[in-house]
Amino acid sequence: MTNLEIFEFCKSKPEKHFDQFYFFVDKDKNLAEHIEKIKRIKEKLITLKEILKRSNTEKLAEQIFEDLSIELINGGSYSEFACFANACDTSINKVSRNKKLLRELTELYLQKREIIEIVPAEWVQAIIDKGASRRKGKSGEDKLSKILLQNGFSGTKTIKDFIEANKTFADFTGGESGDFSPVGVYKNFGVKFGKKTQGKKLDLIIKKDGQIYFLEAKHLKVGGGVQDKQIIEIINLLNFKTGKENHHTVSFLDGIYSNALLSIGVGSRSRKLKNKIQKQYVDVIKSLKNNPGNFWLNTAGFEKFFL
DNA sequence: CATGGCGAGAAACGAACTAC
DNA sequence: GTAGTTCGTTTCTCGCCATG
Repeated sequence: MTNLEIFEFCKSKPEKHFDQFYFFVDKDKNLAEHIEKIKRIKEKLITLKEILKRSNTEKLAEQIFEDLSIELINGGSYSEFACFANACDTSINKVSRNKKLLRELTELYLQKREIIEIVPAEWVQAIIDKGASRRKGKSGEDKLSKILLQNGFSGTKTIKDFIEANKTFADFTGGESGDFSPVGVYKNFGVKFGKKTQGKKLDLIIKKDGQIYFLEAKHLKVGGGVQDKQIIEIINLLNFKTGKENHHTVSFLDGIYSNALLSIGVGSRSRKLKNKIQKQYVDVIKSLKNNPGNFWLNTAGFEKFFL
């Protein structure tokens, strides 16, 4: 199959809306600890509310701010107070280590918000759930690794094993050492990724039938902001010249934004391309035509191509 | 060898902007 | 004025590396 044919195949097999690989539905294991911590934070804030009204309490106040600071530094981000920091154009991380800023934020908080002592577990879990997207960092790579492992690929850690195996894959690693670090990849395969991206590494190196695929996986639900740059990044990967017949790059995109991009289609020739996603689509097609050795895949395409 | 600190990488949402 | 599009931002998690 050519890269354009597999691209067409991907268009016919969109992503499912619910993809279990990106679910985080279990309750937080440390929920009870979070609740205790939030209670302690609230106690401190309530105390401060009282003593700041009085005079000659500066020493005591200072001590309590110190205690509050320590509580906040070690994971106080699920408290209402931390949420309030976001409302004040900052984050609790930036404020918790700075006495002056912490005091300013606290005074504002006491003035603008009420403090109630109860900490319902469901509320804390809700704040955690709201931030579930931040946990998906490695999910994409894990998903593909799992699919490969379940279908006869071995996972290798060293270049020696990688060379000996027929169907295998390895994770890109960071740092300077390691067979699959940026330096190692350059040494072992003669390709240098991340020249224009401050040494950013890819996700997986897959080997099948003597062909080697350098893959970057992205998971997107919506476009905009950073995501647009992510798309640029994986389109650039399609245009990467590996310099060898059997070396390919693969841009993998899943999540429902993948469907949005694939469903654009090439409209009539006269129609002007108005928005970003249409332009992204056209850029992908153009890049595939110019680089027949490189591939764009979604989940179904990945399975079709590698299994 | 174990532990802690630090930087890189990941995605979602809401506000600002633009075009009609 | 409204609908649609683009831009800007936040913080967690993981792995590397230094330190004890």
